[in-house]
Amino acid sequence: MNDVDSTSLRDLLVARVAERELGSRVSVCGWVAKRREHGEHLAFLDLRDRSGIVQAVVPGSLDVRSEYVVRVTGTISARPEGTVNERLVTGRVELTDCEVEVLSVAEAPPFQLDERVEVDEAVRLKYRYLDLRRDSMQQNLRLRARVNAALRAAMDAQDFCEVETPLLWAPTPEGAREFVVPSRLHAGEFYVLPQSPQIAKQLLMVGGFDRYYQIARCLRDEDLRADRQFEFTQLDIEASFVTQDDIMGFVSRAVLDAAEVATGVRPERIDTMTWAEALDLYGTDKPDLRFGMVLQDLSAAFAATEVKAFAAPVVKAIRVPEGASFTRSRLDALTDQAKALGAKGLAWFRVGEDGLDSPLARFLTESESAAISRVDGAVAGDLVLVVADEHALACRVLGALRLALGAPPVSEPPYRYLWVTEFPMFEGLDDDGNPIAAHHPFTMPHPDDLALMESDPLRVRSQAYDLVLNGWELGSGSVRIHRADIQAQVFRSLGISDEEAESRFGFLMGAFKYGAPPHAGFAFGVDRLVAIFAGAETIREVIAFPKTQSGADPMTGAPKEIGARQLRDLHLRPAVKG
RNA sequence: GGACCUGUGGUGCAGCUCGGAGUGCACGCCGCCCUGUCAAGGCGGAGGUCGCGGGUUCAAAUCCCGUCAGGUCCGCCA
Repeated sequence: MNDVDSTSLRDLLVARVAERELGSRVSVCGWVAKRREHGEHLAFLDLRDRSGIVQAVVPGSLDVRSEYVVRVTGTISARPEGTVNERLVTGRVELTDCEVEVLSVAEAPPFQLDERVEVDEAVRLKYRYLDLRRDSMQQNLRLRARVNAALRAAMDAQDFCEVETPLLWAPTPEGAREFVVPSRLHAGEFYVLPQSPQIAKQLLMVGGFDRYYQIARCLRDEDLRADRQFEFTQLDIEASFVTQDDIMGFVSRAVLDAAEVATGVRPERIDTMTWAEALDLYGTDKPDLRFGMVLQDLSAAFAATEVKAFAAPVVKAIRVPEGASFTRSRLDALTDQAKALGAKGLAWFRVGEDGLDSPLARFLTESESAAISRVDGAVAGDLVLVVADEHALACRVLGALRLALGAPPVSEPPYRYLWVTEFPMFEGLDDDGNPIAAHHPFTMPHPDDLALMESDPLRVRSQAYDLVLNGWELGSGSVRIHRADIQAQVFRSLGISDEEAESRFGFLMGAFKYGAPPHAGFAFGVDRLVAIFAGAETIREVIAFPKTQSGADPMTGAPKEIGARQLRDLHLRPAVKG
């Protein structure tokens, strides 16, 4: 017995029973998946462990119920002629002359564990420990473990050093809302849980760890979504004496290795696109490249239009294949959706054999009509949707409609990886007229655009880059500012005073005075990557104990009130619920 | 903060438009029968505040209002 899974109680996992010599007497342990009794002389017991199911034959009645924990000792035997079950890995054999030892009795579970029917997620989460016994959760969490191992191996192979950074950190009021931890020893003062190890890893660069990584838990007190939980896991990396291309190379290696481990196929490439191209062609900074419906620019054709609805800086369109059959109410719903996204309206054109069908069709000139009919190679039976507005708005609205009308489920192959580069440094102006940082304020501007920092900040590109998979943002990174003069210039652009910068980031700026190497980094979400590999539509399917959308845990009841004693220790007074 | 969807024995559904007795289906559960089943089979049985509260009505699972829970999305996530 040299099976790695053998223990004092069991010899092997059930899935390996078929690999052993017939006639061997072995013990296996697990849960009763099913009992089938045939009178007082014969009963079958399907025994489940994490590897699968094996059938045990008992020559008599059997006093066990579903989910009892048992140890079965039996003889590995070939199944009789005609009783082979090809649907089981172990279906050619069975355990005979079994002794069944009950290790633990069990009540009937609140839902069936055989996955023949979908079970409401709230019920699954309340009894997550039972849900975890189900095959899909076993597969998902084991897939996740393999991905983690592949990521570690890839970073180790690239000579990165894993360093753990603190969970109790100082408040840095910027970006995502932080989870706050009251201090017992310092009345009225607080730690926060890190939204990411961002500052810590930059300090590690100053500290001479020129290649750092960590599979790091990050916490953000923001509303939850299918792809967002309060706490999530990132592969966090940072390196010194590197460029953007170096970092993209390190990350690509890790992601491709993980993809190969998870799917069995190494992706051929990761495409690259600038942020401006992404917005222009897909109306988003995280394009889903698995399908077409690319945004077309009709501005030139409508430059001199008489139609008021199209008198705008930009006219853009998408083609919806076979969309001409959409009902009027569906088109109205699309228009409402466009308006909800900020558009003044949505123009639709059914493409027919004899021209366009639309309330607006009769107002168009022949050349305008022709331009719409040609969008994206439109043919009769298609629908063309047109938005005329400011460039960014027109792009974003059509990008959202494109996804709503064409996007497959995120985990549906193929897997299309994409680097998006040259993000803008700033996104719009705040109420005081100061530019708003698109990333954190330590992001290095594009060297070609440094001169624009004062004169035209909104045109400044940054050295920031995102990794996208099937329309989900996997992660982002940037080259960091390591020079005090550039950092001061960025803070000035953002309207952050010297005093403010000192109080928020003083320890980082202080560290940079003592010799900061040029450095850059990246972080990407392991939950999202594994969810896509697992074929799941939400990251909850690859997290052992996730929260609901309202941030609650139906199993533990968290969040909960705490006792008067604990409150006193923490110098807190409970809020009155209202 | 907002929009939309869902809530019916333990589980998954149907019933809701168009109000008329908790009606139905599948799985599970309990009991009995069954010596080759594996989505076992046969017979019998238990199990419900139709999420909760209010309103309309002679009458509400069904219509209306509110509320709670779950989900998807917008805002938010530097």
